[in-house]
Amino acid sequence: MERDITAMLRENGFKVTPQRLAIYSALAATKAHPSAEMLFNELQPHYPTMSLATVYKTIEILRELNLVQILNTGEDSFRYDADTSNHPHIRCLACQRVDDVDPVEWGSFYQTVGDSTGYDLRGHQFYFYGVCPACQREGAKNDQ
Amino acid sequence: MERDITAMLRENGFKVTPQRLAIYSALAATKAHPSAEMLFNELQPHYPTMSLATVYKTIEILRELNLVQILNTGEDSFRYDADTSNHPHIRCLACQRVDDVDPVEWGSFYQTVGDSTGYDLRGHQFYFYGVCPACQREGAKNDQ
DNA sequence: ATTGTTGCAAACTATTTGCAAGGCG
DNA sequence: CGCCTTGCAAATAGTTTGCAACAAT
Repeated sequence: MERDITAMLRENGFKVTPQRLAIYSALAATKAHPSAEMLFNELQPHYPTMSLATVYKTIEILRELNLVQILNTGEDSFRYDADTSNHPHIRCLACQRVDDVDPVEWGSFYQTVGDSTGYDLRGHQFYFYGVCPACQREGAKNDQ
Repeated sequence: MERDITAMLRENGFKVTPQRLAIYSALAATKAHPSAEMLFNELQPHYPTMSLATVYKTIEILRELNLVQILNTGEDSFRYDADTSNHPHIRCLACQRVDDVDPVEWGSFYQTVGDSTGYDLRGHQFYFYGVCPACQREGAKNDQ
């Protein structure tokens, strides 16, 4: 699933920097859907000069190149996903982890939404909310 | 669909104030899914002392009483909806309006999501993105 | 009279931006 | 070497909070 980001950057007139490679690699290597701060904290030890501003600037470029999608699960910060396919996500209301949900078979449903609203559809996001298996085990209360 | 908010507030130990009635009435009377600022601007003429802080505080109470749901369509502010049913929403990428989508028939799909993730499901949000009929007519460019 | 509420202003936080120093090509 | 990028710090914007005056019960 990981793309050749070096070529992608060059072809689009962006310079290849260690920070950009590190941020994309971190995103492509995880299914945790990290926030900007989570990425920053993970990369900080190996890239001591890494700044949060660079994380945000890089993510914006990656989004332009369609190498990353931005998730909005209803928290106070965004999550980022190097899997740009249109799959649903689910967030645990107790520990806030964000997981993937297997892609849904749309069939004629998508068509129906376009017809009933008159919109020219360009995309969608599906979010589920619940309590993850681990939090169920420790009888977590349903926060948030 | 509008509930007896006066009784709801009293029964839950909240006082009934003109501001609270006005905010809920405004939400119950529209399908525009207003943001806090939109509500504030609409109510300001009739309630000159209305403050944004009161809008936020009131919405939090209404959410606790399940009289309002909070939408996160990916803009930089939240939208609010007095229709607390679990129906999908769609936002125009050109003019940012947010519309309802007819509720979807889930059938066994919801069950499938619970089974495949192991989550104890509590809710979901579906967001669609596209260009609304009005913006299509004026050949709007697809912003955002 | 008591207790909760309002509304101003200040605080907070995620994100964005300006700009001088530094790195890529 | 020229231009883009970095990273610090400051700015921004939505939302939250502290608190004294005020209103609901």
